[in-house]
This record gives sequence, structure tokens and C-alpha cells, in this order.
Amino acid sequence: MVTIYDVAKMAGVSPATVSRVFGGQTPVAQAKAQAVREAAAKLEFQPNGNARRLRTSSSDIIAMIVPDVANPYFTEMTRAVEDAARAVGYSVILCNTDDEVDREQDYLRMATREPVAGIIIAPNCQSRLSWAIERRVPVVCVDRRAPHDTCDSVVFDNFSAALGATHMLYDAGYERLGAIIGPEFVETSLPRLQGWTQAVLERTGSQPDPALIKQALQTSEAEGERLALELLSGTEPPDAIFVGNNPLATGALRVLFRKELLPPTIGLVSFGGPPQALFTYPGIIVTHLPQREIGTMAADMLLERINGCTEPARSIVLPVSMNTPCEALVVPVGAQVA
Amino acid sequence: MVTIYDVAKMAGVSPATVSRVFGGQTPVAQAKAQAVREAAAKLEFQPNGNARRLRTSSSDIIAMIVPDVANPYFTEMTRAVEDAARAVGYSVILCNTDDEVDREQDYLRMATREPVAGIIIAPNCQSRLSWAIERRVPVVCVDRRAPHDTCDSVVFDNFSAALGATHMLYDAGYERLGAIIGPEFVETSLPRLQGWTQAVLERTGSQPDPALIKQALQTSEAEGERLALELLSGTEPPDAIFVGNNPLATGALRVLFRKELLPPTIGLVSFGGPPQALFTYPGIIVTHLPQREIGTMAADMLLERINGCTEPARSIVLPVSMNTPCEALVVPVGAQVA
DNA sequence: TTGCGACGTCGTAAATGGTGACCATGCCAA
DNA sequence: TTGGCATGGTCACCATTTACGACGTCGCAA
Repeated sequence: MVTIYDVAKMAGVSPATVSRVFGGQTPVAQAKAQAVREAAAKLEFQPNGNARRLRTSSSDIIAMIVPDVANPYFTEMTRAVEDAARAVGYSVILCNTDDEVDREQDYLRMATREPVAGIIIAPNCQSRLSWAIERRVPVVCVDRRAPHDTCDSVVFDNFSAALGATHMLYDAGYERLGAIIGPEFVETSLPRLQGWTQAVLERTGSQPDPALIKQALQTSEAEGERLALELLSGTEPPDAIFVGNNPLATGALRVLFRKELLPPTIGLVSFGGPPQALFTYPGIIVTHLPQREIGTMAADMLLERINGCTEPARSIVLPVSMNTPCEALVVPVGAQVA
Repeated sequence: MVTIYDVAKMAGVSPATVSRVFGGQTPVAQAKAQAVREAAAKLEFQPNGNARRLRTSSSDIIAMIVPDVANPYFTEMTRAVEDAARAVGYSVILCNTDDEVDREQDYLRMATREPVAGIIIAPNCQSRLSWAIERRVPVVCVDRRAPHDTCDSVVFDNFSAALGATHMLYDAGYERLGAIIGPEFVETSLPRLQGWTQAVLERTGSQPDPALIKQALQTSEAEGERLALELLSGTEPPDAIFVGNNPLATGALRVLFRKELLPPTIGLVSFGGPPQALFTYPGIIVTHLPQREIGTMAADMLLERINGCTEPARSIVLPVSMNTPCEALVVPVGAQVA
């Protein structure tokens, strides 16, 4: 391994000068700086990140803690964070929790041990972010707010988005709407349910039938299947379903498919959708959520904190654009199940 | 920051003993170990990763360098790598290159500077992996082989998969097949074209019309649109198109959509597909590629290298399962464009 | 001309937190 | 007594940053 000592020797200066040339704080005479740079280039010197970080007790790594990168919603957000981080020389460590609190805790511990410069996390309601916060590691929450608003967060207006999407189902002609919503421990589940409820209220004039509301115990395709089956096997099944997130919607679609009840036979809202969705259609409504914007904004806010911003916790609520609110995968009745 | 010295003082032992309790190599007497653990717990001590890594010049970070995590093919692969890494206490740094060699070089430099324990990379043909290899950082290539087979790689059989998928288009009744293939600098483009060519040869008895083959200059949806337009505006346009990768296929679909030539009017193979694809249908064929398996296997191989394996470079070619070779998004003609 | 302070530059050495080779101690069995 | 082993302390080391001080030069005033 080639160190600053090797470079210093070749350039005929002290190691401190080499450090100064690369650190760039204190001034170095032109000639010496040039000699150092030439020597470094010749030796293909790369400063050792561990030594540098140990000495300065700083870091240029951001931990991105999400339930699952394979969920396109979080994939895009992660990509946006990485773009913003790279632009200022930071790297991103990827952490998948599957919404398990223990995994999340492990990652938070890792983040302080590593240590990282900051954390972007989609927490759930049982998260204990205090571990990181007490250790003065900046934290920004995305998609969901921090349990007690103890740190910055970037979310969008779930209530309004759910309200709007549900109205679209009514606009498409459906009348008896069911809802499959995310688990209790995910903060966004409630406002989405409330948005749906409000729309039902506005359109039917009465409270929704409780039999038409199913809350998931976890976020998975299997759970989506289970709840869709429950909904459809009721005595008065719905003619359209609002599904509170991506994986649940995929599971629900699978059930509709098997039962040959595909949209537009039964309407479906998938709240948050894969970027591969290309087409509008009244049958499946895939809402367009501001994942990228959340990621970019969260990264910017985190970098501000890393650079010493000490404002009290900020909470950003992004609007959901309703002019292109939906895109849809369109599936004809009767196609074969894979 | 609480250090081993603090713990040592509280536990009444030397710092070395604290280190040993956590390192776990040399034995420590029960009583002392207990005291150390209690002190550490009370102080909420976390060993400083930078100091540890500096001293041992080891690392527990893997760099995952892919063109774009937002491409579902690489998303799933990345998730698989993270799962395998986490299982043995490693973390994954995420790097998106957009297939730009400069970005890739930056990341490779970062990987040696950081330094990371190993690299998993989807290289392109201009990649200079030697930078890492010369510095003895283990590298495993995924999806594509290393330019000169200088390191381990995990790929799948692109020729056979393309051959099989193309046959499926003929089986579905299409007769004049076009091809949109990935850029020259991506190693998989050629075997996929060859598989397609071979299938055309087998089914028509003659070489394909060169006018029906379009090679992309980059991997993007816009490029897919451009080439699909070119193909369809020829004098004898194809009645089905084989598209060599995900983003190109999405672009091509968009064009078919605008022209109201959606499958099954015109057939389409999307080579590698979003996991959200649920349904089979002869119109759009989305091949099922072993992304997860590639990720898992690459992580395992990399960990072997990190643990000192010195076998010559190995190249794994995974089979593509042809019993469930295809899944499809199904899109009826005439739906609205988003 | 000389003296002196300011300034720009650069080297020395002391951290930074943890590891591990080496060594000292004490105990037990041969 | 001696040899071996389990245990645990000391200290050098990892690569870098940075406080501190030294050195040379220059300008300005005495």
C-alpha cells in the first residue's frame, strides 16, 4: 500500500505537506504542491479512507435504510439518494429491513459503529431512532415521519392522494369500494385509509361498510392475496378495491387474475406503482408518487445536517401532483396465469 | 465517544482485554470477560469501525457497481447480494454507473480508497478492472464477464435464452421478427443477437433481413423508442420484435402503444422483466432471468475470495429455466397513453 | 543599516481508537 | 526445579490530520 510517506519521500517534502496538498486547507507553495501531485500520480497514491476517517472522525457514507429496495417505490427513492450523494462525493450503504424492527436496530447500530455521516430511513412506528440521534448521527425520515417527530422527515400528502385516487374509482363508474390497507405499524396506513374513507363519505353520503376494510398484518404479496380473497368472499363483495401499497396490490391482482375478475370487471387502485407502468386505463389505477423527489430532498436535508445545520426538526410534506395522477397496467379478462 | 479505554477502566482490565473480548480470538477469563461485557453495556460502547479497519486493514463492506439499480433486473440482484452480505455481517455500498466508464472508474477508485473488502460489478466492455485487481481487491463480475476473464464471473446463458424466447414468438404465430439489441459495449448484446439470429435461421431457413436488426447506442427508454420507430417505419416492418433488455423494451412498448400496434397486434419479447409482471400472454413475452441467483452466487464467490480463496478465475454460467420462461404484461389495443 | 514583527510555508510530533505480537506472571503437573 | 499453558498487560503500529513551532523573507520604522 502506498502511503503519504512514500509520496513525501519521492516529492522531497514532509508527509504533512502531502496531506495538506490533498486536504486543501492550509496553503502549500506552488512548486511543492506540483511535486507532490506528480509523485502521487506516479505512485498511483490513493489516500486511505480509514486512516482519514479515524483521524477526523468524519465519514462520507450515508446509510439508506428501507423496508425493501426491490419495492420499486423505494428503488427509485434510493437511486435518487445515491445520485444526490455521489454529486458531493458521498457513498450510500444499502440496508433492507423488511420492516422488521430488529433488523432496523441492527442497522442503526451498524450505522453508529461504522460510523456513517448520516442516515436516511423509512421507519415504522416501533422504530427506536434514539440510538442514532443520541449519538448525534443526523437522521432524515422518508415516506414516514419519525415516531415522535424527533428528526427531519420528507413525506407526501397521503390523505389527499388516497382521497383523489379513490374518487377516480368512483369516476370510473365503480360503486362499492373495498380497501386493503397497510399494516398498523406503518405510519402511512392510517391517512390513506382516512383519505379513502373521506372519499366514500363524499360519494355515498355514509360511512363505509366495515366489512369492506381489510388491514394487512405485514407488507407482502401473500398478505395481499389473503386479504383480497377475504374481501371477495364476503356476502356483498366490492366492485373495486383500493390497495394501500405496491406489494399488497400485486398480491390482490394475482387473486383477481385467478378469479377472472380482472379490471375493469373489478376496479383496482395500486397506491404507488412500478415505473414500468405505462398506460392509463380506468381499471387499474396506479398512482404516481413523488419517490424521486422524496429521495432527492431527503439527501439534501441530510447533507445540510451533516454540514452542521442545527435547526429544529423539519417536516416536509410534498404535494402529489394530480394532473398526471395515475398510470395503469391494463389487463384483459381471461389471460392465462403465469 | 466511548472507547475501549473507558470500558477497560470501568471493568478494571487493560484495553487489550476489552479488544479480545470483542475480537474473540484469544481467550479471556470468564470473570473478566463478564466484567468487560457489563461495562460495555453500561457505557453503550460500540467499537469504532474506522480504527479497527485501519489497524487490521480489513473491511466488511462490499461495493455493488451496476448500471442502474432502478432497472428491476439489477434491483433484484442487488437485493440478493445485500441479503447474502448481511447474513455474514457485511454491508453493501451501492454504485450506479449508467454504463458510463468514467463513473465506473470513479467508483473503482473509491473502492480502493475506502477501501472495501470486495467488488461486485456489472462491467461493460471498456471497463478497466485492473485498477482494483492490481490492488488485490477481489472482484466478481455479474451479468457480464470481465473484459479479459481476469476475475470471477456469474452470468447466464444469453444465447440459449434468446433462442428460446425468439422461438416463442414464432410459436405464437408471428412470422417477420425484428430485433432491438443492446449496445455494442455491453457483452450480453452479441449472444442475445446470435440467439435471435439462430432462431430466425431455424424457423425461416435463411439469414435475417439486416434491416430488421437495430443496435442501441445506449441503454435507455428513449433509445428503445427511437429504434422501435425506425423498425416500424421501414418498408417491410416486422410483425414482432425481440428487445434485448428492459429499458429498451419499455421504450419500444411506448411506441407500439402510441401507434396502436400493441401486442398481440405486434409481438414483443422483453428480455428480462419487472418482477411486477404477472401474467402470461402470447403478446408480450417477458423472460424470467435468474437475477436473484446471480446475486446470491456472486456474493458467495466474493466472500470466498475475501476469505482467501486463490483459485484461478472462475466463470459460472447459470441455466435459464425454460419451464417457466416467460411472464407477460398484457396490454389491450386502444387503451389511453399516460 | 539594523531591528523587529508579520506572514507564508513547512516539518516535527502528537494524537485518533483499536489490534496483536510479544512478554511477564502465576499456576500446575511432571 | 522446570516446562508448558492460560491469562492479561505493554507497546508498537496502522495512515492520516493538525497543533505548534521554526525558519526565512519582507517591509517598515528607528
